[in-house]
Amino acid sequence: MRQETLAALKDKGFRLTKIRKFIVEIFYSSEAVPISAPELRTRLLAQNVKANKTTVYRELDFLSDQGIIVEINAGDGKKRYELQRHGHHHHILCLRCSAVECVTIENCALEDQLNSVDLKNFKVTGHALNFFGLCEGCRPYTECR
Amino acid sequence: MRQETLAALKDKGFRLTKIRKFIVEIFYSSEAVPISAPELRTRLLAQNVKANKTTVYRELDFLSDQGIIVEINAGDGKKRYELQRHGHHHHILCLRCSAVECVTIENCALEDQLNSVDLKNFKVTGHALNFFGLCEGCRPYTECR
DNA sequence: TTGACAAATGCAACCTCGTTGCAATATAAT
DNA sequence: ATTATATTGCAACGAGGTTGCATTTGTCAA
Repeated sequence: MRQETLAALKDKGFRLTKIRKFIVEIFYSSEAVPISAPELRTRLLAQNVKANKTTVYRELDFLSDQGIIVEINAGDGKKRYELQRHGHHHHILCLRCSAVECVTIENCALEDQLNSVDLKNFKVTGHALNFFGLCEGCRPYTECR
Repeated sequence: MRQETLAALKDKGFRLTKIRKFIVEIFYSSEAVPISAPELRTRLLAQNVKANKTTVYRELDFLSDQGIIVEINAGDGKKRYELQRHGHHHHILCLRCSAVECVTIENCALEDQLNSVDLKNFKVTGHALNFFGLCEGCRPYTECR
């Protein structure tokens, strides 16, 4: 999969730079866990890949434009991204450690009911359903930090 | 209502300062429209009340601690607040002008189904359902700005 | 009415996340 | 190897938000 993605980019005339290849690899190896720009930078550094923050933000924009990743909103203020190929799902945010994971709700009735309806004179074009709670590691704690 | 709220604060030993009284008044007169810290500051200025941004943030924290307002998440990165007495509802965000309003969904099945269930080993304590779209004024436009 | 004490405020400095313009570098086709 | 331009790094900036500390200001009791 990664290879096809990279090959497709090359076909379109874009370059397969070291940073770009690492970033694509990171997204493919982080299936159910969306990644923020700062996190991505940290992950690159962990692999000894130094990338300026500007570059990271631009690469996220680029991969979004190319339809490879999509921006998701997990309910805290931070933008996160995940591979575009995910099916419809939602996200859950740990209120203590800010970990985010993808979750799928069986029989999520919402989708059919709510798209493209009128609410308060708004033309509704989409929605997001986010869950909040405590992840496995943070369950013992009551307080957020 | 505003008067009871203020009296209750005074009873607890807190002071009824000019800024605090104006802020409480603003929240009471902005029923269905959540307010962000910068917006609140602007509204104060519009009434010739100068408040340092630190003060505004601290007052929002204070009123949250006192259970008078609650922080809501409208799906963009910004924290907004609204009076706590609102019943259960959701929020809709205009993708063009960032206006936010409260909306109530009839027969919102979500609540009963989803609170306090286990998802991905998370202890789920809450959720947020946000809608995105174009408000009345922005309907004519397709592009976000 | 006036102190006095603590609550509230302002200020400056700082942080994170994110963006922009421009110069320097590196990919990839020739 | 050369070249065009895609990509990167750097510096500077901006919004939103936080912190420590000194100053001001409600409030209450004398």
